[in-house]
Amino acid sequence: MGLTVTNTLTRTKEAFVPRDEGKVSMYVCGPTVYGDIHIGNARAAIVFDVIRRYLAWRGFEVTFVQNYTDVDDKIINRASDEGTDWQELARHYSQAYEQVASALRLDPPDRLVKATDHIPEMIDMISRLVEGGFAYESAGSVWFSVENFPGYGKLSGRTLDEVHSRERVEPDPHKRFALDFALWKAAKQGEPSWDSPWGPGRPGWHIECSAMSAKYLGMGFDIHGGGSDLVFPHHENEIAQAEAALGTEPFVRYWLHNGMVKMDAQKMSKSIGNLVLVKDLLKDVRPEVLRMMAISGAYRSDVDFGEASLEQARRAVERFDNFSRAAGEAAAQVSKDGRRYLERLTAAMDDDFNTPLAISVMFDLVKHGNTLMDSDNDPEGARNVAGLVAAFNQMAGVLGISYDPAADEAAAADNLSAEQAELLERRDEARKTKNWAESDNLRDKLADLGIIVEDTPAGTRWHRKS
RNA sequence: GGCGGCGUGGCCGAGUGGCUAGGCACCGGUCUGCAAAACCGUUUACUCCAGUUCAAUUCUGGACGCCGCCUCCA
Repeated sequence: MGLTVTNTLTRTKEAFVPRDEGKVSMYVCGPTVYGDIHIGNARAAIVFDVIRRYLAWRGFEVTFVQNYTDVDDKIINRASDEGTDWQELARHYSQAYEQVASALRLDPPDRLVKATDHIPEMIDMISRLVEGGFAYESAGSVWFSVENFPGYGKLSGRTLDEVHSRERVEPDPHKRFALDFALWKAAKQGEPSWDSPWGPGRPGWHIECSAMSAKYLGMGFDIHGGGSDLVFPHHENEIAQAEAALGTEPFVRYWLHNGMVKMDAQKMSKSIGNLVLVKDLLKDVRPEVLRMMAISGAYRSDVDFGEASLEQARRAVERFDNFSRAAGEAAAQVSKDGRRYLERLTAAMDDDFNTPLAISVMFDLVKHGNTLMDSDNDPEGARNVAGLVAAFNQMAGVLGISYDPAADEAAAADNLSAEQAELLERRDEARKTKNWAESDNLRDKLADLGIIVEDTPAGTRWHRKS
């Protein structure tokens, strides 16, 4: 047994053997900070957050690096359109991203690196490429020559001939070959630029990931993640740059790619105009629900995002919440039964991070725990449940879909309005005097205000609607 | 045109050459003042056509359909 992962490079599921025993180095392409992130971006971030958490939980020492692309055509164009400073714009959306990341409970990367802080490293890598005959200068720009790198196409399964048939872009006159891509772009009037051996300019998009990941993780690091839409050309180009510049391979041991988020069976993308921004969605959807949606299918599959799937994720999270609420405190130690569920979760996640199966294990645990709680004539019951809760909390922590009682209470203290509190009190009164009509009426009113009340033998409880 | 992925019960979604996925919804029951939550029970499957096999949803070939990449994109 052991961990297996689907490697895009080989298109097969392989045994995962890290470069350094017991350690995992991973790099995930972060956002270009020119706008608010949408739930497609969020899904990728969540998927790799879960993978990283699982690896750490499983005992690996994980080093996780993520980048910001903070200089880029899109940033410059947008800043120019809005008449703002491009650095100001990048800073603004970097902060916006961090807020969303925190709201989504993404564990912060060990290193969050910015392209603009690594211009010298990029220039160095480009120089090596020029010296090695893998790149050429033309009118102040530098291009990577894909024909001179024999391994080009190994990730995406393309060959150089294929491209000739179907050009979709006007070829740049400075390029020698259609697939050649920019490593360094000559400065244009009014645009940001840095000095270089080829004159003032700025780096191309692909070079930053090669330069920064190689710097912080070294060649042959373990996992490079990103969306499936980055396989070509971005990741293909990263491989070409790094392996050509440093003369060794592999650049990356395992390439992992997540599936797309779709809206009405179409990819969510800016051009189609069907974007849902995370910051908007979080106004009325809890972060756990979004995380649940992101991992309720296998990470490599596309997920369709819509009202129906949102509702299902909401219900699933509620079921976990209900269990957590009812089961109470975890035992200090995972019980024997609890360990069985942890083993099943491990087996599921070891199989290429099979999160849907892992979630089903959690549901099985919940059913088990609920059954124990229902059969209250069992004196061992409470202790057994606590031992299960200990296991449940670990699983929920790995997937990041845990119910957080502290957050719930904090929300309660902060947000329970005077009106809501009063209604709750009046309902208690009504129930004491068996005034059921009044009590039910108040329950409806509270529900309208987002407060769900439940009457239990131990008294009335309430919680917020998810 | 090239490369890649997918088609599972009302919906979402795992998985396997023969042995219950799981969730949501529905129905019946227990509990409850009524609900809610919870528990028990129950129904509905593997796009189509060939082939391999004692046995295929699972392997092979084909058909049809859907999706992604080939331009910035998670």
